[in-house]
Amino acid sequence: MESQDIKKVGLKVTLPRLRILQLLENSKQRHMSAEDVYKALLDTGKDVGLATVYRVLTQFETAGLVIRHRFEYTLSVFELNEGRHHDHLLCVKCGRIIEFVDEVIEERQRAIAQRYGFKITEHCLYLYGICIKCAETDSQSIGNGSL
Amino acid sequence: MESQDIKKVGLKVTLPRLRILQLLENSKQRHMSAEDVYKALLDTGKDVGLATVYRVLTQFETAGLVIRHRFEYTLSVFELNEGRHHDHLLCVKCGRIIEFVDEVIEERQRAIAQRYGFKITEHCLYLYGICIKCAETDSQSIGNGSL
DNA sequence: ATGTATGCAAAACATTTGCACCTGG
DNA sequence: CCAGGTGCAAATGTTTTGCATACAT
Repeated sequence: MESQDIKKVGLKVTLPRLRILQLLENSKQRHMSAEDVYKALLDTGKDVGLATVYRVLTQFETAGLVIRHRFEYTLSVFELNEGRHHDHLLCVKCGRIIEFVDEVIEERQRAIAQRYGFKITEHCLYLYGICIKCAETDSQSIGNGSL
Repeated sequence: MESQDIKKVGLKVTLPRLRILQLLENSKQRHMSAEDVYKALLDTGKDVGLATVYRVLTQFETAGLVIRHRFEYTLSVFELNEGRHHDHLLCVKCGRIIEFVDEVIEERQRAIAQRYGFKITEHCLYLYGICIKCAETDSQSIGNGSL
């Protein structure tokens, strides 16, 4: 019962929340954008506001009920192309960016693509986390939060 | 000489292009957003339009002079959280999404994070490419597009 | 009842585009 | 000179926010 899931995470059981969760559970489409959800609800005669869809999905994400993927983007950053591919580690606190290359990962990616018959055109691997510097600074103020 | 690079890729050597390329080469900041570039130029008294910065950076990207990274995003898609982490293969032609998990990659990510002293909070690995179906369809010409 | 949620319209943002003017070769 | 490039302002597309109204507990 979906209403239990909603209650469990501390949210009021409202019609929009119930409908959105049910839709996600019953849709054959596993990945839906906010717009997809919005249209699907309207199509079934369930009136809802797009802003509500965004709010509810974000709350569900915070609550761990859904996962948000970001397959398309806006803010881009540019760097000079110096001819060597690399991936990135990004500090979510201070914005520090570290570049790395790992041949094992590159190799596995090729293997996975082959297994599924994909011809890779590009890939992106971003590891988000907290860098040493920020971890140090953090621990002296906010208690400790090791992990 | 930057003007040579610009000429080499078939673009006219104009003031904005020259300045943007020089900035990217001389900036201590390796990764800059379009806004960063725009502001940096204005700060040094070089007038330029933001639209031009976008156009030039996109041209440079097409020409292979710069690499564009997309660390932040807009269009999000949501899926139910069923508790098991996975990464994604995405077909850029038909939008097909395949989920996969590779323990070797997961392990390497942990190793890399540790090497740099990062505490990973999340990561995203998206492999973009062309799936078998689209590859087949493609090779027999341009006009038929099943699916 | 009352604190939350909702819906709408408007704002926010990064980015793109239309168009008249300017400029490099 | 003239195709191509630029700057501005307006448009775009996604997401967020302010606010008055409606609803769950």
